[in-house]
Amino acid sequence: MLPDADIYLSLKQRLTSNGFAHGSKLRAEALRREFDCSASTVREVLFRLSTVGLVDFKEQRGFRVPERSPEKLIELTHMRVLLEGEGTVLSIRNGGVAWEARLTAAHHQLSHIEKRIHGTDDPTDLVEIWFSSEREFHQTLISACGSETLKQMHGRIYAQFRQQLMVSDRRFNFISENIQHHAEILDAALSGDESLTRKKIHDHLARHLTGTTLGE
Amino acid sequence: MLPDADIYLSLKQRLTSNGFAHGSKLRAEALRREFDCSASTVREVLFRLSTVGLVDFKEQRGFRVPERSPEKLIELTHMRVLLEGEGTVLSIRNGGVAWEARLTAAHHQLSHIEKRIHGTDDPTDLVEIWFSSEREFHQTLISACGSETLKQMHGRIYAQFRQQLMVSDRRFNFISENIQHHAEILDAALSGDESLTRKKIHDHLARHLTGTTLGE
DNA sequence: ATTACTAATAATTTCGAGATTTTACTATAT
DNA sequence: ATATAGTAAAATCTCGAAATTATTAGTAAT
Repeated sequence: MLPDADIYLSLKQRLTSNGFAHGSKLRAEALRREFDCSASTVREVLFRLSTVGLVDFKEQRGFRVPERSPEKLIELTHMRVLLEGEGTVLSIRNGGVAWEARLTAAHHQLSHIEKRIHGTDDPTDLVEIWFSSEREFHQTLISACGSETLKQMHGRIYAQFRQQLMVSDRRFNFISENIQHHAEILDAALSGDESLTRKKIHDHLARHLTGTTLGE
Repeated sequence: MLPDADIYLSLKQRLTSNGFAHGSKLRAEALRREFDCSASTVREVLFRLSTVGLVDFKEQRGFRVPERSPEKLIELTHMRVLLEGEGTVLSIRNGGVAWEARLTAAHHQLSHIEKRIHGTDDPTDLVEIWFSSEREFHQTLISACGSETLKQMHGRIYAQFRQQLMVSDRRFNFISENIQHHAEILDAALSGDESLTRKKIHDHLARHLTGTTLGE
């Protein structure tokens, strides 16, 4: 039988990267079998995931994967702009050279993946590694902000944001813009220009603020 | 036996208004007796409270009330300034007259309580009603922001903020300033001046950004 | 007196079954 | 054909006990 924490992480992973269909039911019995544990353990984990917004819970009606919703994506994007903007500005002030080095490294990694994706017809195999590189870059942006609270909140918003986009954009038509965006964010952050950095982060996410990225 | 939701709300209430000492252990057996339910039910509720930050959980070590920490209070205050500022500005733009009316009403109520506290020697009996009036006012500020996500995040931050201050400031030495602050926030919001409103919200909370309100 | 080890105690975590509620299905009536 | 009511199936929720793990108390050795 798997430890509690592993079940949590395993489910979180699937909930944020195409492991379940939006709106699908999470039957405790099926998961119990899969993880070889009791129903209560599964229930406990699902409860925890519901509190971070990755699972919907309704009394007496069980657990479901949240539906896709343009409004929800807009709200989450708005929060990302706010939290990443603030966190990055604080990192600029407090991070020092060590942070700049980490950010440069994270961007180098991400940039490498994105160029490979840009040059291929079938990026399927690169999806997972792109997910983790992109997350790493954005987490590094705020990593020196000095506030565990801010980082934790951002982590939850980011996970829900990814969940909304699980089945969209798998063809990476946006990748060319993205390469440019990430480079501009890096440059702005290294230059120390706080309002420019905020603007570049906003512009990078702006396409999700129109309500069209999920198709309407 | 009590419904799940009632146990949750009852515990949340106590965790944010002096019902438990900071750092004290939350023994499942004792709570099970008090609420007349099973250990699993208590455990479930405590897990949920831990995900919103009102309870600390350590594997194999159970649940505890978070300790007081000047750093944590500063982080929470910073988040309040950010979220309430943003939410209030959005409410100014989207709320219309209905929101202005609700905000005026909430302020009237709060102002009434604060003046009573200002005029008494022993405000003990007014503490609880002040808590709820103050919460109502600050929630109303952001109530027309249009983002359920923002309101939910703010609700969690606010609860943790209150938990940090549970046993501080019971003599309300700050109440005179507070009356002024709340009036200035109301005026700024009704005037539609966004940056002034942000500033007034910041100034109102500024005394918690110094690391001294918990005593150092 | 301090440390290390062991035994006893207490707390946490997991489990599977029973009770309750929802959902799915069928039959009947309009 | 649609709607309603009743029944069967499946799922959720609660429970108390068993299994695991931590904590405390006690004992012996340095």
